[in-house]
Amino acid sequence: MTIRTRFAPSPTGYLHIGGARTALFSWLYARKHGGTFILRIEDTDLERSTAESVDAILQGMTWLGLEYDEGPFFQTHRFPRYKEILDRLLVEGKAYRCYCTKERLEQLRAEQMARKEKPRYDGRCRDGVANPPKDIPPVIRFRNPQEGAVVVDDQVRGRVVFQNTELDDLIIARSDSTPTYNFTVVVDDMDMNITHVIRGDDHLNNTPRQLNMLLALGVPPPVYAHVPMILGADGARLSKRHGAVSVMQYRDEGYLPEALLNYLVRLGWSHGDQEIFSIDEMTRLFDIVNVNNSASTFNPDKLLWLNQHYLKSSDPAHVARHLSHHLGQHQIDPSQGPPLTDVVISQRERAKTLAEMAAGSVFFYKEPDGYDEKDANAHLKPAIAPVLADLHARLEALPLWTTEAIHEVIAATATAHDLKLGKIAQPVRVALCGRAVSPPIDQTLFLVGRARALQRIDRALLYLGGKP
RNA sequence: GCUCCCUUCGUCUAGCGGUCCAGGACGUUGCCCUCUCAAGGCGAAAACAGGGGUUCGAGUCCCCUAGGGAGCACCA
Repeated sequence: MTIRTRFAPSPTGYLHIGGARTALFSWLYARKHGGTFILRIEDTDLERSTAESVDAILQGMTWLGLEYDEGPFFQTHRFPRYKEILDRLLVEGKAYRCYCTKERLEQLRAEQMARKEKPRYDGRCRDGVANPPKDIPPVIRFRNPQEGAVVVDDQVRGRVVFQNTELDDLIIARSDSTPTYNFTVVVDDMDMNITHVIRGDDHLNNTPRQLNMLLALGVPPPVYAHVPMILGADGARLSKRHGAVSVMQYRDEGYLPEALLNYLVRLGWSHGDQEIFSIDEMTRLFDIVNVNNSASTFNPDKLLWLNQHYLKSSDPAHVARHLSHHLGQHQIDPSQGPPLTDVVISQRERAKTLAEMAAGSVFFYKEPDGYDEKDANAHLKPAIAPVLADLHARLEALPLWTTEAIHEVIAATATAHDLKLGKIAQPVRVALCGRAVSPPIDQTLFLVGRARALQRIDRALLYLGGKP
């Protein structure tokens, strides 16, 4: 049997962290077993589904590299098929038409709540309606068994038993004849031969209903695995309130997809004490049985740490490609300056995100607009002018513009003026970068380039000359 | 309210009856290194929700309580 898993988001928003992890687990499980990963768009809610959301989800999947083997399938394209099954269920007496009005249903619910009962349909139309009202378009309800129990042998939860008396006859087709979620899921999982349903914990309560429908349809159920939810820092379910929840927002903030993936895979799943997993490793090592069963809280700091880890350890050329995009955000053309891979190497251990790296690298390509006031006051004092002038001359005279040669020149200048290295590096930094933070000063000078460096030192001298 | 699920350091987790006075990671913190910022190295503080059982022995099994989450839609 070949494994077939699916990710089935509803297009009512972007791809968020929770959905991305569910997709990752399903993808990983299929990949690990050489199976098939299917993308299905559950868009039966015509009111809330949008084409923009579909695009956003697809874009998120692509950025993460979670490529699907089949799909995307759209449920709205499968209405004839659902109709077919609906009719079959009706004919077989496994479903029935219900003429109860929304008003009556609401009232029923209110009464049950008042009596502290679980709100549910009372089955008024279950045994047939003598005179079906012509003016009320009926909904179709599934005739759920009234006795016995449904057993869910969940791969992460273990055995969960639901009494059928707790379930009611759910609506499987609305009065406008469109099918509803619990029903379309069942038909699709059946038609698409899904073998493993890996989905959020919030669906555990839907599972017995789906199992009953599968039973009525006479097909063997898939294996279920309900993964725990991801909570926000306040313990509540992750939502827009918690900041960056859209996967694409992480791209914009300068995260590498492999870092996000690594972070997500460790949320709820573990392999001993290992923290770092390449895509290959996670597909090889992942297993649903190692998924734990308690909800986890999203921890931005750890994601940041992982991101820097990948920034530091990935191929600089790979990081450079991503950095290029972020430099573009600063109207920088990376071809007009030092090679991007060199910039990456000099900056990667002092940036946690690509956005940060880009912001800290602008000076390589563009003269700073001005000096940071605090840094200039601290380091660009008149007394340093002669030192800068001397350094300028020595750098200009340097036969070879290399990091090593530059380093020696700075050291020699410092010695000549009886200064510690830092006393000269900081002013030069401010002159070159506009502020007192940059990679090692010799590297910084080297990467900025001789012409630009001398020009910026001149400007600093001018600035100092203007000071009393 | 009812039903279902969950509960180890602040956070992510290891632990699958003895090897646990509970291990790793992020974060916090001390020291070292150092031209800035970092990165790095070596340390430190920090948890089995509470209560009953079962057992020679429980973080590990069972029950109860408390807390948290989810579901109970003509949403998915």
